[in-house]
Amino acid sequence: MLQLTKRTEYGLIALVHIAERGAVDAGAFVSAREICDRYPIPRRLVAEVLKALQKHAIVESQRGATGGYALTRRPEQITLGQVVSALEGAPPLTSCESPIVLKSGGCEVQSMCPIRSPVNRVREQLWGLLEHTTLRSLLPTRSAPLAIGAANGAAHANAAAAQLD
Amino acid sequence: MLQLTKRTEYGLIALVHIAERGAVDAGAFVSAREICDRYPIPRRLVAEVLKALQKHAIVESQRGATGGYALTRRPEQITLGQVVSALEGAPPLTSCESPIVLKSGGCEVQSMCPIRSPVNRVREQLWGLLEHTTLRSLLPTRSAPLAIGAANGAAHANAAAAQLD
DNA sequence: AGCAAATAGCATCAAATTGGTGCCGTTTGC
DNA sequence: GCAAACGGCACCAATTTGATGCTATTTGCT
Repeated sequence: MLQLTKRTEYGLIALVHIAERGAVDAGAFVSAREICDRYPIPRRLVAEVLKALQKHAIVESQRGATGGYALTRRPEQITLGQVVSALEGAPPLTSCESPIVLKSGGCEVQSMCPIRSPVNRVREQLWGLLEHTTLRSLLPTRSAPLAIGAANGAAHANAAAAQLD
Repeated sequence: MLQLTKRTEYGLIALVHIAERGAVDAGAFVSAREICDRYPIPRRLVAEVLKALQKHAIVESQRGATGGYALTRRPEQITLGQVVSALEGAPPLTSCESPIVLKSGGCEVQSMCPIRSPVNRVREQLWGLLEHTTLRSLLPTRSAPLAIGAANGAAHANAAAAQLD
């Protein structure tokens, strides 16, 4: 289904929460417990998601009693694409590009597949939209407008957003 | 996963094929057999997909010996959104909007969910991209450029494409 | 009339993905 | 040294998805 997984949802909730806490308490580490205390999310899941985000250098973690998670960079430098990629893997959108198919000799339809390259362009468009939508634009307050205009237009929108800091 | 299903892929392959055949042979009905003879797609699947497309009035079918399928309207009037919607159902992207959750009282996180409305905007952006990408732009020859610029810009791109015929 | 081709509708099944959970080890502040 | 919190691993249940079989009905052609 063309749908974000719960993992991604939870990840976004966590990231937004961490970003908000970080805005007031710079340098503070937010614990997974704090997040799942505030939102009805299984603690185990939050931990799993945050672990994945940490491995992809989107958040950094601090162990120990006062430990927790913090963003490795500013919200405007974290894109939805990075988050989705970390939590769901690269988005092959069409199975032509999926690792499984590729390692088994590639898509058999490939040579004559009439939709391969066009759908790939669609995939890149969709992906571009995610890549150019930043975590900052998901924050409730002082939120930047969404990267409207997708792939092409987003280049400017994003560049502009990046210059905000 | 943020990925089109095989059903959708098969559907697009079939639609592109039918569109191409229709371009030369106006009014001809393309059989499912012809499609799965040309592409390594299980015949049963093609039939199932085409049946779904027929129920959503994207293709019309003709039974009997020389029967088959034909587009109900021109390629530039068939959008990726319509195809995906017919084959995968409406795209809730976030579970907040899924029918299951809604009928069971709605998303519990809803009232305090920090990502609900922003992610919904993203969902609409993604969906808008699909809605404004036509089957014509997937055709290999005389292909119109993809609806670049998504939601906002696509309004013009699509209007322009519609005027092609 | 009868045969062959093709869609329509049904149900079923196996595999993959996903959401969710438990347990235990390690680190760190108090 | 104790409690809090992350890190890692394996596991399970539910849903979705890909795929298949069988039969009935329609229609063109001989």
